Amino acid sequence: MPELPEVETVRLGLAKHVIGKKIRKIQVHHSRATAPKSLAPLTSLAGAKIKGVSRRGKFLWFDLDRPEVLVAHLGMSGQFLISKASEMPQRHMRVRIDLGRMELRFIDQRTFGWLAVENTAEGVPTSASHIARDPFDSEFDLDVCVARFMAKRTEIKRALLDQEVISGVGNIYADETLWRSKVHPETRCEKMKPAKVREVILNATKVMREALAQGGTSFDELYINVNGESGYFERSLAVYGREGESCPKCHSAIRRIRFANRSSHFCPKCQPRPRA
DNA sequence: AAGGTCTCCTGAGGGC
DNA sequence: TGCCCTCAGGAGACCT
Repeated sequence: MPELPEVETVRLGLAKHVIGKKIRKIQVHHSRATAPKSLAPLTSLAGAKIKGVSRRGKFLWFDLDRPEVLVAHLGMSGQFLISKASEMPQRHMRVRIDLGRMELRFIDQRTFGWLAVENTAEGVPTSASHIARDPFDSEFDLDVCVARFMAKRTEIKRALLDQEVISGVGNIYADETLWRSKVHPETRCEKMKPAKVREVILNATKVMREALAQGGTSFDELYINVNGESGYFERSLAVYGREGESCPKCHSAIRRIRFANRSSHFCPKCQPRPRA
């Protein structure tokens, strides 16, 4: 499940391979691979030169030698692979972008990912313009972010996943962040102290930085194992996906609850439920 | 208006 | 073995 560290790992890998390359041709193999909001068919980008690869939160985009950008969101299972043109098409290959000596392929099993041609405003594509800056952004403002959390009339876990409050955090890092912060996922934002909210944001930043550092080392030909089978990253998780296993801090059994239409993993002792 | 829920999708895994 | 059910979740549409 690509969250900020995984998307940043992909961005770094893409930047290494595709900057300066000219898009010769684009083939689209699945209708859902092009977002409905795309201004034009992806094939219209033939002839464009890739000038850079940018990111905000989980949104990724290719800057081109024209005003439009090619935006990508990996969704649940999207991957970019650098392949030789002669290489057999991968299962679930949705788009192939001919870059001359190499090919950039978009592979996506669950088809929640998409590509789109979009305009930008202040350098940010339309689809990402409403989301908050992520904590890796040089202009990320911690105080502003704390204020956005405090203004939310909802639980901290929901706010962490709200890309308009803080971007880049997904279910895995949200759970890890709350465990590190010793905060129960259902704690109401408005009942938290600003200093605690600040701590949560800093822990989110920290856990994602640590994951990025590990993601960088396991990066192999732009391949990110979305099923977590490579293990390097999974090993450092304290609570996510560890229901029934012991908390690394206190050895209590990790619990899982259904919440906000997804799973939340937490330690019942380190992260006690707040009083009603 | 803002918060909460539903929906899109595929494959894995469990139960019987 | 095969069939049906549940689960995984990012983000936007939709409802209240």
